Amino acid sequence: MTVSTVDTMTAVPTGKYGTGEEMCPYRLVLEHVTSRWGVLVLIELLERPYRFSELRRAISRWGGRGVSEKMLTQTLQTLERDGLVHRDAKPVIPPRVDYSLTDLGREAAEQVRGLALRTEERMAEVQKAREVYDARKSASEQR
Amino acid sequence: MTVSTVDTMTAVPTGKYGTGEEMCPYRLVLEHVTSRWGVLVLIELLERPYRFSELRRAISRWGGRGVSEKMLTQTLQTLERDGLVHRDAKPVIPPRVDYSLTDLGREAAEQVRGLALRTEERMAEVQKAREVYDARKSASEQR
DNA sequence: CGGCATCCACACAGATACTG
DNA sequence: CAGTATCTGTGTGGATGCCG
Repeated sequence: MTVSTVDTMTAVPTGKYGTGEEMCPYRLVLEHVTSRWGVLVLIELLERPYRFSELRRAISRWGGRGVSEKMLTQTLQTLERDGLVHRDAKPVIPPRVDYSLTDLGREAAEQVRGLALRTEERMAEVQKAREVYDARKSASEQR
Repeated sequence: MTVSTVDTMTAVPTGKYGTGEEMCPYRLVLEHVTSRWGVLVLIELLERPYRFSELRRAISRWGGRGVSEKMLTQTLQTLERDGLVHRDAKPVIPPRVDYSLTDLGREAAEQVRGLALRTEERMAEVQKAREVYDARKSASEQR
């Protein structure tokens, strides 16, 4: 297994880019938690443990195109490495793998869910703000 | 202004990709807030209002390569449109633009900061978990 | 100074095909 | 089922030039 071609699947992503600089370690964790799929994974797992495909379906219910298999794998591996998610692989055929939150993960997930709930509560205000913004903008385009 | 060539700068990004599907609107806002630069912008603005370049420098102190001018512009526009950030452009030469949080933005920012603080507190545990994970992984690679 | 616009490079997300 | 390997779009961001 050569690591020459670093196609995302190969190595668990660090969250920094390219030939990039150093970055304080906790910002990395923050980025894992707040990543597009990390947020949804944490919120779903707060409800109950999930199997891989089950989790994938649950996330697809949030709308949009849902997670690709690859990104879910990657997200779970990253969160597992950070000690937020517990992976329980049962050695049976067909394979069965259950994902759940660790205590650490539960703490993070609760914060994230709080953010999500607050956001949902305030959606009306956001919509209103957008209308104002868009109206103002298209008005200033009349030139 | 033709909208044919949609180079990211042109139109304020919606948060959905490509030819993508519909997505529940509040998930979009959540993605704006939890976006790589959105998180840092909100946290910094919680401290005090900032001017554009000032904010850019403040964010660069988090390590890594910092925000590009383009991404900061884009992030601020998105957050402004969502009604989280207030933009105060003074019509002077040279231009002076101050960014601050709205009440709505402050609420979101406090949640985000909470998440960041918790994460920072738990870093030791995360580091520990990573060591275990990496050790286990390199052990299983001995084949 | 605080943007906007365009070109370019490349890392990353996603689709697809394959394996235990 | 739960991944792994790989290829291809596309978003991200740097560099550059222009404007109010």
